[in-house]
Amino acid sequence: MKATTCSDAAPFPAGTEPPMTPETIKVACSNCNLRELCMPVGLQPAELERIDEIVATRRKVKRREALFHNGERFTSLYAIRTGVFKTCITAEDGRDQVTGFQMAGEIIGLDGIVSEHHTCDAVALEDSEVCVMPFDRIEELSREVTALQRHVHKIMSREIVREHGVMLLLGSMRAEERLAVFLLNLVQRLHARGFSQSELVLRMTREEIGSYLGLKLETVSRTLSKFVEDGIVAVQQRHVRIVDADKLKRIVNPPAC
Amino acid sequence: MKATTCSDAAPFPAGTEPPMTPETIKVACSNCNLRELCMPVGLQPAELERIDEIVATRRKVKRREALFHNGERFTSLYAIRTGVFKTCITAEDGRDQVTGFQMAGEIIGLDGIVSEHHTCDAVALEDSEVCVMPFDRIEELSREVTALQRHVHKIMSREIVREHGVMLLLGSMRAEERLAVFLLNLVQRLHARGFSQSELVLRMTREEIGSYLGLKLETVSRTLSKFVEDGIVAVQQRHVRIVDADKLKRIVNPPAC
DNA sequence: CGCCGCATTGACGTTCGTCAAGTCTAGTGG
DNA sequence: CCACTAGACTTGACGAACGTCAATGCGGCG
Repeated sequence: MKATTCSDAAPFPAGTEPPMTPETIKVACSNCNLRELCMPVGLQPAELERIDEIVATRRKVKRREALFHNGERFTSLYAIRTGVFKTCITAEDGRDQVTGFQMAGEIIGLDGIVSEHHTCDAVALEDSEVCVMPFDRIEELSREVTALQRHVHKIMSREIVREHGVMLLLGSMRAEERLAVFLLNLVQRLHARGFSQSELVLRMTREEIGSYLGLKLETVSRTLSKFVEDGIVAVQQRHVRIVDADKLKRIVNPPAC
Repeated sequence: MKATTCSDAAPFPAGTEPPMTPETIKVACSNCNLRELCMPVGLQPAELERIDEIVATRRKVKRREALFHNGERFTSLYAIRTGVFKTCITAEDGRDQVTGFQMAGEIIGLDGIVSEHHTCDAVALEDSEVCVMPFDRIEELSREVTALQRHVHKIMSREIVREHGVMLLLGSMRAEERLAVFLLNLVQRLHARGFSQSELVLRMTREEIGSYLGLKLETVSRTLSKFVEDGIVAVQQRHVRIVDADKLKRIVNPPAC
C-alpha cells in the first residue's frame, strides 16, 4: 500500500481554475478547496467576493528554494497551497533552529510584521505553491470585513499558542516524548487534510527534525529505531507507518498513576 | 547602593491621576507615562482621545494571584502598569513550563484570542496592576484607527518573534548561554524602563527561571555560582549585579574565530 | 524565636551529544 | 540501462552536560 502524502494524489483536486501561465496567476479564494483551512468560515457572499481581492498572485517555490529570507523586506503573508515549508532562524554564531514545518492551508510570514522585515528563512521542502497576500491589502480589507479581522487575529494567536507548546516540548520533554509529539502532530495535521491517520512521508531530513526538536540527528535516528524495535512504528527511509498509535500516545501521556 | 527594580522607586511616578477607589478606576492612556511602551506613537490628538476608550478599568493583582487561568473565558487583553507577571502552561501530566516573564508596558492575554479561552495561567510575581482592555473594543476601534490596527498586529508579531528566540535558546544553547541570555534580556528591558543597566532584582524563584530556560533549579543555582566565581556577576539572593557585562555577552557570542 | 520556603552544594546517574565507521538511496552522467 | 557519487541515514563507543537525590544553609515572617 502506498502511503498518501501531501504531494501525492491530493484528496482535493489540485487546481480549481483552467490552466494559465505559471507565474502571477489571478486566483480566487472563494472557490479554493483549501478555503476552510485558511479563510474564515460563515462569510456573506458579498464578503467572500471581497476576500478574493486579498490574493494578489500565486508563486511557485521549488524544493530547497526560499520563499523569503531573514532580513528581507516584509510585504506579504503567504498561504500555502501545495507543498511543505520549514521556517528557521540563524543565530550569530551560525547555529540554526527550525521554528516550524508548515503545510497546505497554513500561513507563513507573520514574523515579519513587527519590524517590516522577515526574521527567519522560509524554505520549501518540496516543490510548492503559495498564495501571495500583500499585508497592506489584508489590513485594509480587515477594517471593513469584521470576520477577516477576527480571522487574522486568530491566526496570529494560534501561532503563539503553538509556540507555547513547542516551548513545553523543548523545555521539559525527553527525546522519545519529543519525537512522539512530533509524529502525532504531523499525522493529525495530515489527517485534517484528508490523508491517512497512520501513514506519512517525512518531507524533512533527520537533521531538520532534530533542529526543530532540540536534538541531534543521531538521537532522532536512534529514537526512531527504538520505536521500530518496540513495534510502535514502521520506518522505511522517510516513509513512516504508525503501527500502534496507542503506544505512541502513551509515550506522551503515560497512564495516570 | 540599593538596586533599583521594577517595584522600587519607579523613574516615572506611579500614578497620573488623583487617588480613587481601588477597583474599576476609569483611566486614560493619553496621559499615561507608559504610553510609549504599550501604545502606538505618532497618533493624532483625536485618535489619542479615542484610544482612551480602550481601557475599561484597572485591576490590581496581588503577588501569587492569577490575572487569569488556563481554561478561563477570554475577554480582554491586559497591559501591565506596574509589577511583573509570569505566564505558564501545564501539561496533562502536571509538568509546567513558564512561557514568559512580563513587565510594565507589556501586553498579556494574546494566547486566548484563538479559542476564546486562555490557554495559560498569568500569575503576578509581585503586587501588580494592569489595564483591562476588552478585546471586542480593541477590534472595534482598530477598524477605525489604522495606527491601532497596525499596533495590535505588531504586538502579536513581536510575541511570535520573541518565542522564536526562546526556541533557539531551548533547542540549542547550553546552560551558561541560556542564563546569560536571560540576564541580558532582563536587564535590557529594565533599562528601557529607566532602571539600572547593571543591577536587577529577580522577581522569580530559581525554579521559575529554570522552568523558563529548560533547566532544573539546581542547574540555575550552580550556573549562577559559576558566574560569581568567574567575576561576571555578584549575587545576593535575588539581587544581581552585572560586574562584567562584556564577559556575559561573550558567553552568548563567543569572539569570532 | 522558630518555622518554612528558597537556595546552595556535593555525589552520583542518566540522557543525550560527539566522533567515527559504515550502509543505503536517489540522482547524475556516461 | 547501469555505474558512480554525494547526501542522508544508521549504529556503536565514549564522554560531557545536566538531572536526581540528599544534606545543609540562610532569611524572612508570623
